[in-house]
Amino acid sequence: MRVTVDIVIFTIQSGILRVLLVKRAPAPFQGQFAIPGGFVHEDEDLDQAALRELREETGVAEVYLEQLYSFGDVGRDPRGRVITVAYFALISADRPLRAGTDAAEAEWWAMDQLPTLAFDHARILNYALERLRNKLEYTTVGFQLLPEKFTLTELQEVYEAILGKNLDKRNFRRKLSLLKILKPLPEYRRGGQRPAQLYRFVAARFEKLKDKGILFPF
Amino acid sequence: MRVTVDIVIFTIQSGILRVLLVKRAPAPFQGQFAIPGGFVHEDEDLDQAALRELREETGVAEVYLEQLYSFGDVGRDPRGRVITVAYFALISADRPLRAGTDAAEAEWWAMDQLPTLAFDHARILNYALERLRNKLEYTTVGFQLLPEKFTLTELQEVYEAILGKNLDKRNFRRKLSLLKILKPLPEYRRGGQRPAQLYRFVAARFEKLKDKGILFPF
DNA sequence: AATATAAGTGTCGTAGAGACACTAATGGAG
DNA sequence: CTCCATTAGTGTCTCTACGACACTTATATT
Repeated sequence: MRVTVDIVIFTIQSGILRVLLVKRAPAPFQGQFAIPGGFVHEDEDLDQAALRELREETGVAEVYLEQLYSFGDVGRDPRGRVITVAYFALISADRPLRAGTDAAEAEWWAMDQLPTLAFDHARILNYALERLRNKLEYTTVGFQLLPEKFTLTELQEVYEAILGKNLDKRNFRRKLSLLKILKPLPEYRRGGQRPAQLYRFVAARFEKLKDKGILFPF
Repeated sequence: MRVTVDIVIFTIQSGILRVLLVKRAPAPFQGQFAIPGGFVHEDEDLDQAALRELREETGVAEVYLEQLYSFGDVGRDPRGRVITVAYFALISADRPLRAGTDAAEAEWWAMDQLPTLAFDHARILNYALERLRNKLEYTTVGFQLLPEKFTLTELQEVYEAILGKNLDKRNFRRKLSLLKILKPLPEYRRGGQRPAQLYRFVAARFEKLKDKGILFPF
């Protein structure tokens, strides 16, 4: 019985939620697109395997990575019995991918324009999106998709892209200011029209709120 | 690489949250207590394997069963590389266990008086409890721990046992009556002091609430 | 200088949540 | 039969959080 890790890697580019897919060279499902992944080695933990695959595919470490669910139906891999432990990862848009060994054919796909996927990967992807949407509402994973410094509008766009709906600007900002988890920086993003203040996420403040049972926005 | 399923089976007896543990006959961890589980067969899905183990240990089918998390650290089983897909199950107190093949040594343990556990099972159990507490707040899993007909006080005791804190009777009942997911029956539980009205959970009504984004209590 | 664009800000009405105390129905003891 | 102990059952007030909603401000462009 073999075990793989598959990783759903999300990012947001131009306000659109995207996922990294690789084109399969080997059979089965040759030429089709799949979530990046690979077999777990004998001498590595599951999380280590997921991190390794992530590095191999994107050249990026230090990203948000979380185990999603294990899929092990008998017929899910035509080569034989393969159980996969699925992970999902979030990468901020400012980190360019370094082309890795396997990454030659890796591409970002908009979540609403996906190709046909190999194996049961469509199911895994749906599950990952559902989880991401839920997590957005009671955790701060949203910040993982942004660079360290960001504007409030950029943050709102992240939420809108993932939840698939528009949010009210004033209500969004009120909630954030109530939570007091953002530190305003003495810097502004220029280049558009009116300059926008930059903020930084202060994780320590969020931990305190969690202990009190206070939930995150939206 | 071998794969097992381990199942954290919860129940509530006399207002106390309990978990089913088995005494290990074989090495390793001989004589210690463990969560029931076993190897996944080549020809069965993960969920099927969990159901089978559940039946073997308790003689009970048709219970709430949900995949929890996969644990696969390199050193977690001294016999070699074993990855386990953990599940958690909820059994209502009125279902007596049928002694199964492996169940000779199976016993219920109060969550706050656990013995030392084999493998990484303490970690799995902690994780299961955390999940159960969270699920209680936005789903109706609580009803899975009660017989079909129950009183409001019994329901409240389930919540209190799992959350580990007391709840206000009037607030508890107000919320339930607002949700309209309970059907009062023309029957009363006698034997204590004042007879208590019996209720039945109507799952169909809850589904409608979910679609509207209305969350469950407490 | 005029205009277009994105940033930034406050109020009101409503709904849900927590805190809180007494009455009602029964069983058991004397 | 009466009294008492025990558990079931019920309503109000206050406060906080949320959704709906429109105008002013700062800059870049022409």
